[in-house]
Amino acid sequence: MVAITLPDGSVRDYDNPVTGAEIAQSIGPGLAKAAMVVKVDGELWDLDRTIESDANVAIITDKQESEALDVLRHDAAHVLAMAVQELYPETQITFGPATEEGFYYDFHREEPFSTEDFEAIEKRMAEIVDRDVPIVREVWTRDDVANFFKEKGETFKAEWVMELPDGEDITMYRQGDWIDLCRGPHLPSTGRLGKSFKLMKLAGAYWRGDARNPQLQRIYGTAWRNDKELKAYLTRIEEAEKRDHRRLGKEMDLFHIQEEARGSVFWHPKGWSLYRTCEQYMRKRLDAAGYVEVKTPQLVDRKLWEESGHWEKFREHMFIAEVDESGGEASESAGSADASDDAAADGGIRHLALKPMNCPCHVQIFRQGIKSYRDLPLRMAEFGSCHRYEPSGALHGLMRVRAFTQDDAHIFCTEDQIESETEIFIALLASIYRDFGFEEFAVKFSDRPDVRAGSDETWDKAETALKDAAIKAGADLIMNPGEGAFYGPKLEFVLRDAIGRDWQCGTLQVDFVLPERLDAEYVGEDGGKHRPVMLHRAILGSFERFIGILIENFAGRLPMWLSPVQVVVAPITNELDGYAEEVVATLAKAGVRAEADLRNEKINYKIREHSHAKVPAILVVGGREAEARQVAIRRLGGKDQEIVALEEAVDRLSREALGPLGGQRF
RNA sequence: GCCGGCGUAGCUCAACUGGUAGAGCAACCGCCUUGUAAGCGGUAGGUUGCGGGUUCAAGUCCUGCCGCCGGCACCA
Repeated sequence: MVAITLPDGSVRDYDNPVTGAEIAQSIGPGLAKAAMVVKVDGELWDLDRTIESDANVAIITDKQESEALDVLRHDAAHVLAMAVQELYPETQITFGPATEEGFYYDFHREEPFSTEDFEAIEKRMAEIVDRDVPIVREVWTRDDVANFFKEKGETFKAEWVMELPDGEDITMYRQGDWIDLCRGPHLPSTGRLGKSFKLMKLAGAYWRGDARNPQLQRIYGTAWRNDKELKAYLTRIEEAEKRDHRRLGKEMDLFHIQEEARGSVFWHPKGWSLYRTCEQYMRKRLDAAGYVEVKTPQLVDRKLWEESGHWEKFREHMFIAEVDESGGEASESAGSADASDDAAADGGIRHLALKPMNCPCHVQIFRQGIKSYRDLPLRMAEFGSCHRYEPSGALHGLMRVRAFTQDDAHIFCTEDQIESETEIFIALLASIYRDFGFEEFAVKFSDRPDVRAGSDETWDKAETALKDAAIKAGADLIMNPGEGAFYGPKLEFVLRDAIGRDWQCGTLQVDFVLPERLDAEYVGEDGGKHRPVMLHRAILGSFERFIGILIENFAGRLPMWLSPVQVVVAPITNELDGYAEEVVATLAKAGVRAEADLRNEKINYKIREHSHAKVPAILVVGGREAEARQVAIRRLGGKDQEIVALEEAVDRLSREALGPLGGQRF
């Protein structure tokens, strides 16, 4: 007797062990047909797998979107691999999972694939779907699997299976004469995959994610339950491309990057206006939150980086300038250059590094004069310009650059203050994110790695402090076990933009090591010397990345307080130029970034153009408005206009233009 | 850094298998004095990323480099 409990709580008894397919059949033929896999005590199983004992069972159909898509996409990966091996038999298979939006499969093959091969592969995949061959789960021993793949020349698979624990059952999935090592589960047959899939892109990927290993060829695809969903997905991708900050940055004339300064931003007047608004806002918030602002050098002698440990651990990411103090020429190179370790001793050559972070410099300020426990917590902020030699393939618009400015700060405090400082910090961060239009954010918590500095007791204390503070602040923590820095645990604050992409911006990292290395100390209540703890923290992360996210999140339609041009005044005929200029002057006096458009163009044309430029408000002035000293306010994206008296318009728009910069809330 | 793709006017793109590099928008100059998302006409704009090679002839084919795009690795 097997008792099967269904999701509605009803219990069905079966005389013998039973499969998911049989349960579905016993409930109804419609369900049996729709069934994809079955969930047994929370675990997804194949429909043909026998359930031996009592269990909670749910039949999964394509109504259960996330499970259905996972299984479907995993199947798509298998069908892809089968198609590729039928077409290109010299190809080795490796590994191919479902992803958030589709699937991929990594292949090994001497000859590179090309996107031109996609058509043929897709066609073959469709054929395999048409064949509708059963997908069968088989249990093998590890050695059998290894021998099987070895004989076939599938060296990657053979290697992989030997890493699985011995003695456990290993499952192979067979579809027709093609077979793959796989945990499953899968659909009952290839026909169930349907044809709502599409191969998307080709990429290199390292075997087992390690750059020292051979590189494989990864084929990415997407798969959905039906063509409508597939089409919706493709449309969504297109829409996302339209709000790419690199594209909008060009269209809106905000910034550019050129090859003479790879990874560094040329901010144009409008982009710089946005940047400055963010900076002014942050300065105001930090002032109000009890931070002191400092500014530290860009170029710092190698000696300090040796003391801080960066020279050893971070040098390949540092720009190093070499100056010949005997009177020669200066040169500059990336860290991997041949700067030999004893170069400091080399005649008049001195090595200076462009700072990749601000912390060592802040410790230098901390060390000036004697600090008392009464000075703690000391919150030292800097809009710190940093340079890092990022790998060329990592550069990405504003999101990943080589020269950037952090809204950085270091909080020097005692161990006992970590928790309260963390709480205060999270509250500040949440409030700032809200002002920028981000209501929700994720918090990741990374605890002790295997290799670390500091005692377990200290780690216990710091981890508990961070976690408790974050939970008190109402955050749902995503755990990243073992991912902390060697010098302390950390919190990462991740923003999700409107397209659903995640970006790490804020961070808070506890550091027990740097104060020690750079000999920071304070005099405690007991009159003795103590080490402070440092909290490295940033809210926006870098202005560059954050602005990139802002642009994408708002699709360029920035809220008025952030807009470079907040209001355009457009007269209908040149006769009204005088009044338009008066309106602009009045707005400017009230602190609004306003411009007049006095070109000899029709009002239609002007509205179209400034709407494309994403100006949040256009004030149309014609003879009627001028006479009554009014303006017609036309909002970006709106169809209607609102006619109001000039003073009222100025009052309302200036309030809006200041946004959170004008509030009394801090 | 690695794999693949791409590089034509300021922008978006065209130029069949090698045969004189073209359009729209933007810009500039005129005309039009305009009422809520493109008025009309004209002018100018290029060493086809850079360098080699094949050819009677190269944007197109081969090759080296640079950059960009996608992904991987990296993101202390």
